[in-house]
Amino acid sequence: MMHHEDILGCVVTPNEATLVSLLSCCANLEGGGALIQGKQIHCYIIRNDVEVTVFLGTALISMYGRTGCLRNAVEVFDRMIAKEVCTWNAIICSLVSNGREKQALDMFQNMKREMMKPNEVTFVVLLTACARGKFVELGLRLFKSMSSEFAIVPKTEHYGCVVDLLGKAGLLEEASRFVDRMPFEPDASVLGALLGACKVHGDVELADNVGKKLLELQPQHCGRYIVLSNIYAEAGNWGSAAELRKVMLENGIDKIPAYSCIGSM
DNA sequence: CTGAACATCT
Repeated sequence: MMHHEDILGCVVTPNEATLVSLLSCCANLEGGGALIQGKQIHCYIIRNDVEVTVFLGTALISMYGRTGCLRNAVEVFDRMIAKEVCTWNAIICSLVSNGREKQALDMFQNMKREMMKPNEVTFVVLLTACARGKFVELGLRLFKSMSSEFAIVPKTEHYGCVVDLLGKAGLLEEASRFVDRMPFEPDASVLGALLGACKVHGDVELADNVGKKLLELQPQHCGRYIVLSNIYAEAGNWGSAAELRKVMLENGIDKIPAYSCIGSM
C-alpha cells in the first residue's frame, strides 16, 4: 500500500517523517478526521515492524484521539516507553475531546509524578478540560499555578480559556472583571470568548459593549456579526439587530454566508 | 525532515 513506484520504477519507502505527516493529515482532516486511513498507516507500522518513536507515537495518539478512538489512543500511550511533553499533551487532549475531563486532569497528576514539565500547550488543554467539566475553582488554581509553580507566562490563549471557563459556568460578572484586569489589551480571541459568555447568559448589554470592541478589531469577520446578531435576536432586540445590519453593510459584508467563513477558506 | 493547542457562528 505504502510503496510507490516512480516513473523510473524506483520504490520509495516512507520514513518516520512521512508517516508522522500522514498521521497528522488524518488527524486534522475536516469532518472528524480520517480514521480508516489512519488505521491503515498504523497497520503498516505494525506489519513492517517500524519502531514507534516518540514522534510517531505522539502522532498516533493524536490521530486516534481526534477521530474518536480513545481506547486506541490510550493503548498506544501505555505502550510507549519514552514520552515527551507533546506525548502527554496529546493524550490529555484526547481525553478532553472525548468527554473525559476528569481523567484528563488525573493524567496531569501522572505527568507531574513522572517529573514531566508541562508547557503552555498543556495548560490550554487543562483549562479547556476545566471549562467543559465546569471545574471553576480548579481551573483558576491551575491558571495561577502557571506562573507561580511552572514559570510559564500566560498568553492570550490562556486568558481566553479562563474567560470561557467562567462564562460556561454562568459567571459572567467574573469573566468580565477578569478581562478588565488582564495585564495586556484583550485581543479578539479573548473578547470572542467573552461574547460567547454573554450569549450563554443572555446579557445583551454587555454583549453590545464587547461586540462593538470586537467588530472594531475584526470588521471583516462575519462570524462575529452572526454571534452578536443571534444574541440580539434571542432577546427580541430588533432595533439593535437592524443597526448591526447597517454596520455590516458599511463594512462591506452584505450577506451572512450559508456556510461558515472558516469552512470556506 | 516529523508530533501536542480553548471557543464561537450557518
